[in-house]
Amino acid sequence: MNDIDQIIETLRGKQFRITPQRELIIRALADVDEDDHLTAEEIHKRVQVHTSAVNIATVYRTLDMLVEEGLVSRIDLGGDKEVFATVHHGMHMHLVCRQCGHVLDADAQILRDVGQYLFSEYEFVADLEHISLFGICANCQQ
Amino acid sequence: MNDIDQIIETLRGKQFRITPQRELIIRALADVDEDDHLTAEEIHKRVQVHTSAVNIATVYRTLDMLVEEGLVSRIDLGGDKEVFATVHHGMHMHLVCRQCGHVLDADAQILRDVGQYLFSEYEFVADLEHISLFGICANCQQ
DNA sequence: TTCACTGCAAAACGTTTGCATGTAT
DNA sequence: ATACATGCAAACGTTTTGCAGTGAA
Repeated sequence: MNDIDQIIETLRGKQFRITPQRELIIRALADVDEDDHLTAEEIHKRVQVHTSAVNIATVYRTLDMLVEEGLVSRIDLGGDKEVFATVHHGMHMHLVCRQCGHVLDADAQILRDVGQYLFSEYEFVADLEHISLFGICANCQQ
Repeated sequence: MNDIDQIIETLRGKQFRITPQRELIIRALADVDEDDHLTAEEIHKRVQVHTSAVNIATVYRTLDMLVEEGLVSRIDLGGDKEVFATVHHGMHMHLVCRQCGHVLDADAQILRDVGQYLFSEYEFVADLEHISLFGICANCQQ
């Protein structure tokens, strides 16, 4: 069973209705390349390719629902850039370039220690699945 | 020479005009307690205490200018919360609680290793002066 | 005197909402 | 048949912009 069917199955189990719109939105989210993430606007565009009309409000409402149900992560890339991805995306960091805006995905294993430190020192349970760090990428250093 | 005068001096050197509005905005930013950060709206309110009228547009324009000139940091607290602080604020982490929204400041020394790792592995120069991590604070864990 | 800076009001932006209609169950 | 979900348009809050007027240099 793939990502898409798995999400739909879970939703059915929770008595959510599977509308064509919801299916398209879920498909758009799951059908991206390995470490790609989409904004609400991008999801809207991708869905529009298939049927001419899925309202942007529906995209927002569906995304909110999927996040609420724990099936999709809302990932903050700083400023007002907010992207979405299915939860199957493993733990990783987003290295966001302040200059060119490019987002590079990085291994986040080194953050294990940080997570433990924050818990022992501050009793803070950090969500390290999708963290974003800002800086300057290789290309933009002259 | 204090923080405020230092910033004003730098601006003068770069031929920026020092208006009463700009001085008040800089003062509001520099006059906060050790690890406090202000939103544009908060800065606007603080400035209004002194003179009844500094336009919010001026606050935004001045903040953009100060950030551009490297005198103030624009710090992202996730979602649409964006705060500002003079660059003299030392390196630290913001632990943002997803539940109650409370922001706890934490020592960021452990991130040194992370910074070096990101550079050696990805040639990415991470800005670790003000990073934000999301999670659940001690109070909100039942 | 000059032109960078400000205030104002309007516009833009992404997101959310109320309500009537449509449709998955 | 029954709500749940959708589309539409209007409302929303924050940030940006155009433009005429002001004031720091």
